[in-house]
Amino acid sequence: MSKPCSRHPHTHRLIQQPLTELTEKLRQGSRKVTGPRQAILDVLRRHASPLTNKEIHAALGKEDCDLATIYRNMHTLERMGLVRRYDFGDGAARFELASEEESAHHHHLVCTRCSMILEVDDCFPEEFQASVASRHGFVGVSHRLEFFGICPKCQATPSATA
Amino acid sequence: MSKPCSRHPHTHRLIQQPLTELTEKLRQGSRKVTGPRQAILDVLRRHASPLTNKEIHAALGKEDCDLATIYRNMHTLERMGLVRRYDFGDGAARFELASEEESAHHHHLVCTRCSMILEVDDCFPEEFQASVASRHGFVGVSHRLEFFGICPKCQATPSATA
DNA sequence: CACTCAATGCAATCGGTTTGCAAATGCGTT
DNA sequence: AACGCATTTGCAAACCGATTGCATTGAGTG
Repeated sequence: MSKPCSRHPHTHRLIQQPLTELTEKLRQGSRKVTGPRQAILDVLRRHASPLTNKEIHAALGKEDCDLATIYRNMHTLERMGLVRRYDFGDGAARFELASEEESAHHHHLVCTRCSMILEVDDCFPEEFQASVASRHGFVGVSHRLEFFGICPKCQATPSATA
Repeated sequence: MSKPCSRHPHTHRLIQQPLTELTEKLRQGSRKVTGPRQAILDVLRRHASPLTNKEIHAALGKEDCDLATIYRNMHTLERMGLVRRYDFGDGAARFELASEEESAHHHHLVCTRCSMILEVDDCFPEEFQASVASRHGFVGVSHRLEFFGICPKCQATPSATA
């Protein structure tokens, strides 16, 4: 399917991937490899779309780990570059695994009816950002870009009046 | 239609710009032209950068109007197209006046240190959005795009650097 | 001038997120 | 294999932006 990963040529899907990288990264930051952390990363690993803290919590089985622990860990994991945070403007942060393969940040296309989320692989013109930055003398400029619309399925659905 | 307004008897202060357009629009929506609404629009009219509900409330003088009223009115005004809502990911919505003069929606460049906000007048390539939409079969697609970086002033400032 | 419904003030509430603190646990050290 | 200490966790309470129910006020209209 996807191009073989040079580092782990034998693994297609990530689910079976060992925690070694994660463990390493955690250890490097003098962080502990705890149950909740492994569980969180594991949940993210088997989900395509970004998940909210609450969704992660639910996927874990509410008894496996406190919601506050998830919030705390998402910060930690984000700081360490293991996960990426997204904001679709609905008031809840969402997280994706930031594995090296699909490393670069990307954008999403969110259905405003069913909340389905697609990754947008098209690359955003970086020159645009560069010109914006230089024109105003800003440095270290990043951007946040998300798309919203109505997905094919919801278009077919009679649903709302309008 | 911008003629020096016939000042209303008991409008608070300032207001030199006519409320006529606003008034008209409000009336058209069977909305009332109330003190708080005039005051809110007036505050926005005097500010270049988008303001949060709380900032508007503060600018009004906390006694002039309840915060809940501001929240309610921002929704109303947004729905009527008098203001535009922006989200810079810091958990607080921000609003700008949406007068016809200052064009359609635009983007911002936010300093992550001092929170200064600049308008980015460059126009975002619409073909990009169009291609994203059509490729995935979405309709009614819009986007949200904001830039973040460090402004010239803050670059000069020593501050804590890693 | 009276009437009616929109709008406001106030307080309670809500959902997401953060935090204080004591108990539990990872993990390098002994 | 046990120890010791810093990191983590669970729990509860606090926070914060935002929303809402309700009684009252007030704008616009006949």
